Amino acid sequence: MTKKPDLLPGTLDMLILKTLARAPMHGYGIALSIKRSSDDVLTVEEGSLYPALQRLLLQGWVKAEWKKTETNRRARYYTLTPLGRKQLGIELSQFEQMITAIGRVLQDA
Amino acid sequence: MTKKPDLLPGTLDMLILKTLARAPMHGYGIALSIKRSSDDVLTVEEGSLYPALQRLLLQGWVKAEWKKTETNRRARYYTLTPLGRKQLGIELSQFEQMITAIGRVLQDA
DNA sequence: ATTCTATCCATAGATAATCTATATATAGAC
DNA sequence: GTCTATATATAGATTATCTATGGATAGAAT
Repeated sequence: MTKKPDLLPGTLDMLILKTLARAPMHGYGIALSIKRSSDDVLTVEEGSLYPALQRLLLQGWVKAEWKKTETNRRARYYTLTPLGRKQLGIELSQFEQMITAIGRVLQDA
Repeated sequence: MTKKPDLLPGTLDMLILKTLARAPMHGYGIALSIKRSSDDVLTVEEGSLYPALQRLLLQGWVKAEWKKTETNRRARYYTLTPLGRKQLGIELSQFEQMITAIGRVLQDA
């Protein structure tokens, strides 16, 4: 029984960056946003999400600050940096290239 | 410097199965075929290829037999089994679903 | 003859991404 | 006062892929 994957490996950073490109957001919100906008197909597990955010911080692609949510809870808000925006562009174009290439392999007679 | 990946993780089995769905082939031939039909975008390294083929054998998705190539060299030819054909269908539909979902996340205003 | 290139297989070990499981904490609803 | 959803985080396991080897041989080129 091949288990259905939660997401395509290698695409998480891109999805997070893209989500933050729309608006700064806290981790939990990012996960919810991706889940909802993908119609529940993509699920970002906590054990994937937070390490990924640490990676992005380390790379300088996002910055973080603690704030209160609208509902008065403490949360860490992430914002895309200029470098992160650039990186998003790179990842988007690489992804598109990959998908196109895979498409060619799959359709090929 | 983010290194350009050779392929999208999680898609190799699908690519191999699809390649074998067209014709039985030996490992080296599979790698060449994927590389060529993807216009050199996808490269299957030997260290990924042969372990992958072992996995597929173990799952019963392919079977193997030693033969001579047209150029008189010994090679191990892989053939898709009925189970492998079924698996290919599963992976294709999951992949398509994933790509669609990612597309929604990426285009979303 | 011999050296080079392409063909062919395979494994060991490193690296990296993701998942499972767990821990902690609190706001607000019931 | 208990439950649910919100919120962050890490440890450890699992798995996929890559890098780096090692071996073997056919046929072409020198």
